[in-house]
Amino acid sequence: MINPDVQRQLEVFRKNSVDLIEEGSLARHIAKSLESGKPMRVKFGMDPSSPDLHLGHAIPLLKLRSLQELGHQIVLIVGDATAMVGDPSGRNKLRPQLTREQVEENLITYTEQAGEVLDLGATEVRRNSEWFDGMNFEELLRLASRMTVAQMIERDTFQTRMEANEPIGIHEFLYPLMQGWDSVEVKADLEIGGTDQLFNLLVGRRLQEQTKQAPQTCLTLPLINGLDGRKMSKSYGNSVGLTEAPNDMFGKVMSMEDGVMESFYRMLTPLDDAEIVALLAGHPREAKARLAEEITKVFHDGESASGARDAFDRQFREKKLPEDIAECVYDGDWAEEGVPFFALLRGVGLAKTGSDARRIIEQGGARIDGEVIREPTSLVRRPESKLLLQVGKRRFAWVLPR
RNA sequence: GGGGGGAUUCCCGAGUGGCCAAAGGGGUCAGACUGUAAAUCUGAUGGCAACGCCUUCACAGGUUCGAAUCCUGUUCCCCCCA
Repeated sequence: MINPDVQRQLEVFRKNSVDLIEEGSLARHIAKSLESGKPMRVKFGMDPSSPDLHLGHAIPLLKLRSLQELGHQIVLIVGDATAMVGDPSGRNKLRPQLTREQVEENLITYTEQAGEVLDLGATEVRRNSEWFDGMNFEELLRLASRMTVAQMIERDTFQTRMEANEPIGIHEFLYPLMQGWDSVEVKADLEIGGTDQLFNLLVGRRLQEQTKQAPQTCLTLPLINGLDGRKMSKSYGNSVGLTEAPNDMFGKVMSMEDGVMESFYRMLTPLDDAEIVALLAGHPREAKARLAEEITKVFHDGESASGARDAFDRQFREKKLPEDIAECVYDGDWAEEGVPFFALLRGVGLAKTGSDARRIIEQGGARIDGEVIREPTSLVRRPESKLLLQVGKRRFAWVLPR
């Protein structure tokens, strides 16, 4: 007969999970933890290889938060040593190796961003350089001998790359071993990761067994797709950053493809199944606006979420001016007869280059005080008080005379 | 150690002496449309006070009236054999 408290916790662990290896041992872990009052040690590794976290990263973080709320001990591993190797998971290319300095920079912003979701005060944050920096060559060899090449190249990412004649660095074989070794060092009871992490998580299990520890439970969570339905990645430009301002977060969610909504609803909002189904059955625009609001609420608060919604409606449905238009000055000289429009656009940063400015203007994308101007070289005189420049639908600037 | 293939613009990838600022796709930007920063469609996408000029096809030289393309050297990568 299973203890109802265990059952209840198990539900929290299981929600949205893809792989759970394996459930029986997890139940025993939970029961033991409840009995002894000792929290489980839940490990999650972050690889500070890029400085920004996005909504995809938020999924495991939200899971960690709910486990934290159950009283378990979150052990956040900052992979400052592993980052210098580069995780081959889900990659068909050699990752660039980072330097210490780059890693150090990323690390700070990283933990800050994780703190948006997790209670860092109750979290054990460890860097894995703590144990890897002190490892000598003999120990490294011993670690490397814990797996075979056959086991390693079994991985689909390595297979794919070999077939595509893409390079694989020897050091990349070390990555799973290092991540696994982290589990040994922190005596993890459970490790969480995206589905692309399953291999690495299982290596941790293997290493723990080899070193006579109880093997960790491995829990994987779905990788969320980006706004366009492809894998979410900053380099695809389809991600939403965790720390983006409410208006941007709302707007970006509004720009997602309809088909992606459901997974976002399930992974990132607290709404229950019935409610999600009902919303998705309704008007798609309404469903998306609600989703955008819910997500903004999770990472900011209710007030800024509804504020973002109002601002969005005002700007894009009613086509009114947004409330917070940046003010700027033209840093060149206002000649007596005025400056060419394209030079002004570039000067205030609404276009990257003069050519860019000309293109925008020629295509009818630029307005002065609401009026489309199509001639790049038409002269604009220094304004008396201020001038409203607009590029496209959502870039505005007030130009002050200085 | 030997043999073969490769490096092109933000990314992927065509281009093997002039028709090349360089096909196509992705991304991005703009326009039309509306349910919206969606989808779809259209256009643009090296720089420059601009019907012209300047810079770019790994790097450095060379051949040629003319080089992304040919030659020499250098760096990096992939494959096969040992």
